[in-house]
Amino acid sequence: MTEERQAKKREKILEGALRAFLRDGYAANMDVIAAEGGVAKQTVYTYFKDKETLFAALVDRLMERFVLAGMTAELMELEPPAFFRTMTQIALQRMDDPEYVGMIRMIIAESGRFPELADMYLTKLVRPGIESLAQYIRESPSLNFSDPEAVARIIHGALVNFMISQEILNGKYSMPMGRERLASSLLELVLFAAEQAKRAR
Amino acid sequence: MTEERQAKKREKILEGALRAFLRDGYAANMDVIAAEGGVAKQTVYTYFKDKETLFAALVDRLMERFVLAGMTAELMELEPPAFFRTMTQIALQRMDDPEYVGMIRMIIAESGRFPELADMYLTKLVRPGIESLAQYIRESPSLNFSDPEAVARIIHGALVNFMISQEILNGKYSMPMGRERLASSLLELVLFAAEQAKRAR
DNA sequence: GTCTATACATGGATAGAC
DNA sequence: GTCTATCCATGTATAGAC
Repeated sequence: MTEERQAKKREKILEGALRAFLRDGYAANMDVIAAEGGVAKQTVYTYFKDKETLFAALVDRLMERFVLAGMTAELMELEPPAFFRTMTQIALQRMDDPEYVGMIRMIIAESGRFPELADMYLTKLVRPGIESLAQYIRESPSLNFSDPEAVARIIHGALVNFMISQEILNGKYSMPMGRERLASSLLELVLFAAEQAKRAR
Repeated sequence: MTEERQAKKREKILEGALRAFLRDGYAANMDVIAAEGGVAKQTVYTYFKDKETLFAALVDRLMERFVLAGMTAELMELEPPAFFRTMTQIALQRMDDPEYVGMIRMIIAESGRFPELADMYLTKLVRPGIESLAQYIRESPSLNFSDPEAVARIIHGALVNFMISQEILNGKYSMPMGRERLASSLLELVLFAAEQAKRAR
């Protein structure tokens, strides 16, 4: 079997694992995982040592997919109103991706069994995002906050928790709120506060 | 056996279940749960139909414990600076309670298997908190935001996600930040923005 | 009503044929 | 290298003794 073909098989297994783990969490059945991928169970074990390895590999790969999808250079060039509107919109769009939402749920759910995945999530996805945001705030003359990193965490936290409440906990049914409302208020909060911080100097 | 004694037994079982579920999540073993509670496994099944029932009863009881610990009437009487400082401090103190943190983790982790628990969490704990906060904002002449409920969600989300990042995902080791910093910036953000909103009228 | 012992299903992992 | 068939540990739930 060629290496290319091996990679294809590995891919099929991961696709099956993705569906099964997203649906059932780590409790997903290995027979089901193999079936979802259209391969024999033994094939799964040829490519992955055990269930833990497969799960970690899958979540790892999921994270890679979302690493670069964030702050681009051109985004950092925008003026504050456009910057925050765009940044917020990008962050909130992730709510529509069941694989992104499911990944977050699995990382939180299995943070006890797989602390290294929680760590990777923070290190590879959260920290760079917060640091870019903090850097933007720091370098914007009009955003005169005393602690840019703390402000960045507040903004990031508000967005992430909105996703968790609405999508993971099904708040979109029991306590719905349009994204525009959250986005608008976040913008109002940040820009108004910045304006006042400037005056207070 | 008296009813009082029955309640005691039930309590012992729930205490064992609490320790086991907090440590191992829903994957916790029923033998271990019984052992942790110092009772025979059969006794567990005398009081609870099955594992699902026990888990739901436990999380339900955990939620009850935290329902009233929030907005008090006297808190609502405070002026904005003192109000937000106190409210934030109360919210952040929950991070020190492993049972609160573990409850949140379990609710998110099992939101697929137990959607009714996620719903109860939102309905009994989150919504009342957000509504009190929104009401306070709405009724404070100096807090002139265009959408109080959205602002309340932002504040709440920032606080909850700070707990998730620091405690559940172990960010207190990999990307630590003192609570005072988050609290101070949140205060700065809200009060400055409110001041500016007033000017903008 | 509680405990010991056990039944029975599930599911992770592997042996052996091809 | 892949598939079928199977092993065996684990774990939920219960039967039966006291």
